[in-house]
Order: sequence, then C-alpha cells, then structure tokens
Amino acid sequence: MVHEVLAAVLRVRSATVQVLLWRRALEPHLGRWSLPGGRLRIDEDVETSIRRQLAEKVDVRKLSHVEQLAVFSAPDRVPGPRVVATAFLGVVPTDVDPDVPEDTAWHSVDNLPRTAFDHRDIVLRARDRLRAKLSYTTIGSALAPASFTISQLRDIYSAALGYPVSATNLQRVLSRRGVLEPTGEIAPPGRSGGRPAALYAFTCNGVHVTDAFAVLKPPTRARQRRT
Amino acid sequence: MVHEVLAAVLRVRSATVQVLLWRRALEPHLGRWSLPGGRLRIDEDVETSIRRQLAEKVDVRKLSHVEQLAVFSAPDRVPGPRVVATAFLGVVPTDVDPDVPEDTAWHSVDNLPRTAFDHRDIVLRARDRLRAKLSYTTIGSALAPASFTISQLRDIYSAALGYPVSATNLQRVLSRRGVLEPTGEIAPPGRSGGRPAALYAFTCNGVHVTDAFAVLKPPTRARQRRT
DNA sequence: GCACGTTTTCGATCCTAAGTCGAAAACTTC
DNA sequence: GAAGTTTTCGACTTAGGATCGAAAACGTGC
Repeated sequence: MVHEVLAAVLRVRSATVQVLLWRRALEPHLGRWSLPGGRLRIDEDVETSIRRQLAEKVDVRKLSHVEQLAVFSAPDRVPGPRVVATAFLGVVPTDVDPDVPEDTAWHSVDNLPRTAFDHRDIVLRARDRLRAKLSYTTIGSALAPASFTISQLRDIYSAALGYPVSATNLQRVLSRRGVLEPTGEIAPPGRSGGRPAALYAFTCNGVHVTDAFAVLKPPTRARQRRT
Repeated sequence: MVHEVLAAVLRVRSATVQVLLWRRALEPHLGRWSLPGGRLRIDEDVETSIRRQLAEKVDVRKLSHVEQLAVFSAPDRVPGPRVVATAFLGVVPTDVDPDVPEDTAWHSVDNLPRTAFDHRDIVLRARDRLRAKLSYTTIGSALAPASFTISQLRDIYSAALGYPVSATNLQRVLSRRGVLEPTGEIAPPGRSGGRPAALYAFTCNGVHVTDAFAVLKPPTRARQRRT
C-alpha cells in the first residue's frame, strides 16, 4: 500500500489566506491544481518526508510551522492503486516570498481553482485548523514577520479569521499571555502621516498552546479537601 | 508499506483513567501489553478499519466516541518490515462494561505495565488529548453514562483531569453552554442519607467543539467600519 | 419525634480577562 | 499653524469562570 504525504502550505497576503498549489502535468486530473508532496520513503518518518519534499519541489525551506493535520484514506480517493495520505498544515510568514517553480502558484483558499482528488477537503481542513488555533496557541507567530506593528498584526489576524479584529484587544490579549513584547524600535510613519508605530515581536519560538486557555482549571489555592 | 490502525480506548473507572490493552502472545515483544488494532484492509478507510478491528477483537461495539489522534511513522517503530500506524482515541462510557477476551485488560494510564513498541507514547498522547478536549468540547458526554447526577459527573471530570473539580462550577459551565439538561428524574439517596440528587443528561449527540470558547471573537454589533 | 450528620442545590459574590469606546499623542501634508 | 491620519493608552463595560456559604432534603441514632 502506497503512503504519501501532502501539505497545505498557508500564508496571509493581500488580506486573504492563500495556499500553495501546483498544476498537474500528468493524468489523472491533468491541469488541475494539487497539493505539494509525494511518496513516503522507506527510511523517513512523515514529518521528515514532507519537509524534504517541500524543500525539493517548491523551494519552501523556511516554513515557520509544520504540523500533522489528518490521514485521508478513502479507498477511492485517487484512481488506480490505493494511496493513503498523511496531510500536513504548513505556515509561511507574510514577509517572505519564496521562489516557486513555474507550475506552482498561490491561490486564495476562499476562491480555489479546480483541484485534484480530495485536495480541496484538505485545504479547507487546514484553513479551519489555522483559524481555531489562532485562539489558543501562538500560531500567529508563524504567520507574522519577525517584527511588526500592532496594525500589521491586526491585519494578519483579521485576514486569517475572516472578520475584523480590534487592534487594542489583540495587543492586550497577546500581551497578557506574555507572548508579545516591544522591540524598542519605531516604524517610520506611512505616506499619509500618522503617529509612528512601535515595533513588536513574539517572545516565543515555535507554536505552542497557551496555558490558561482551558476552562475548569485546577484549584488555585491547593485546598486538599477530599474533593 | 504496511499500514496499521491502533486505538487507545479510554474510560474512567475507580477515579482513574484506564486504557484497554492486550497481552502479546507472539514475538516480538511477547508478553508486553499493546494497543488493539491491526492491518488496514484494501477496501476500507482508517476509521472503518479501527471500528471493525475493535468490534472483532475486543468486543467494544458501543464506543461513544472515536477520533483520529496522529500518525506514528518512525522507520524503526516496530522491528522488521516498515509499518506506519494511524492512532485513534476511543472513549467508552463509565457505565458500560464490555466483555473483553482473556488476554485483554484495563490498565490505569498513570501506572502502565510494560508496553510494546511505541504504544506508551500513543496512550499518553490520547490521555492528553482527552484532557484538553474536556475544556472546549462536549467529549465529557462520551465519558458519562446516559443520565447521571452532578456529583457523578464531577467525579468523572476530576478523574479525567487529575485534579478536583467543583460541582457547582461544572454544572454552571456546562449549563451555560447549553449541553446539560435535567431529566426530571431523581436519584435515590445514598446509604448515608443526604439530599437526593437530580438526574441530568447531555443534550448533544456526539462530540463537538463548543462555540464561544474562542478568543478574539467576531464583533457582536456588526460595525462595518473599514477596520 | 427531634437533634445531628450528610449530600445536594442554589444564590451571592469575587475575580480574571475579553470587548468596547474615546481621548490624547505623534506624525504628515497643505 | 490648521486639518487630517494613524497609533496608543486608559477607562469602562460585559461575560463567564471560581469560590463560598447557606438552605434544602434525605437518613440515622437517641
């Protein structure tokens, strides 16, 4: 049984969430758009494999985040011999613009072209995962550049979530969680003036779940009553 | 490449979280405890497969919940030919006690016996997933019986989370979310007296994420400012 | 029958943290 | 210097979880 790895690599650009797709040059589904990936080799685990294939095929070496999404295993998901796929969610920061080959391009996830196989399902699943994780993890740090103004960060969050976000609230929520800190630098004001914005950066390296997002927390003052 | 499906089936019993394991009768790792599961057949997807194998092997037909956990794919995770595993989290309510074969038994996840391969990692991952999901989904309905008192539910949550939970708070949190409702019936008081408890039931069928657990919510009054 | 222990239930209060608003600050261009 | 822009910050409101204690409803023992 063949096992393949696929990745929905997402980024935020021009106020939309985009996914990296490449146009199939072979049957079946010639001309349709599909996710990068390929066969799992015998000597690598799935995460190593997807990182290798992304680096080889589409020149995305500096993904800011990669995580498992789900296994897609419907027997007829691709024509011909059985192929089980492990799908990944990948994230690229807004400021990097990796060179991509001729046959690949970024597409808005809200306006996908004709996709191959079950890849549309995978893309939408990846988008939903990203949105959900913005609430309770530091995955925003994978979307944002190394340093940014609060307005820029608000635009990223707004685009990823699909609705307007308050800059004031965003700053307070992230600051309270201790994942945001000012760099001390100041960004030059825009062409139309306005107060120069302070630059911020995420304090965390990597994406992790924020503690204290959970409900039904453990008791604060350890009363050792028998429940 | 061989693909197998495995399940960490969890339940709460005697104030602990337990997992269903069976004792290997073959080499390698003869005598160690391992997760139920087996090979993926050519004509079934992974979820169909794990449900079939659980029903066949350990007589667990009425799982209250099943979900994908992760893919385990280290090249050397099992000796011999390569085997990639899709791991599942399964849940059984506290009140049912399925017949299990001779060579299987429930073990506390906090005190696991000698386990085979990477199955210990899978069990611990399943436990963590269960704990996290108690916060923001209705997975508690999969742990609990069809009807229960608040005290019983508190004991289930306390055991699953590993720390004492307030019955008052638990009831209010679940009620506010609209997933808990009184059945109208009354449970008989215990041997030592006490006010008889009202019986409750979950209003939801199946496990789903509670909306309104998210932070950075969409604006309530749709101000259409250009953000 | 009545005091006592037990368990459940419910209201009241506290507190943390998110959502909202508006004014002040700091720049631009005209 | 006046007007327009954008950022920043404090103050307030609101929501919802955490905690406490009293009242309710039962049994038991004297």
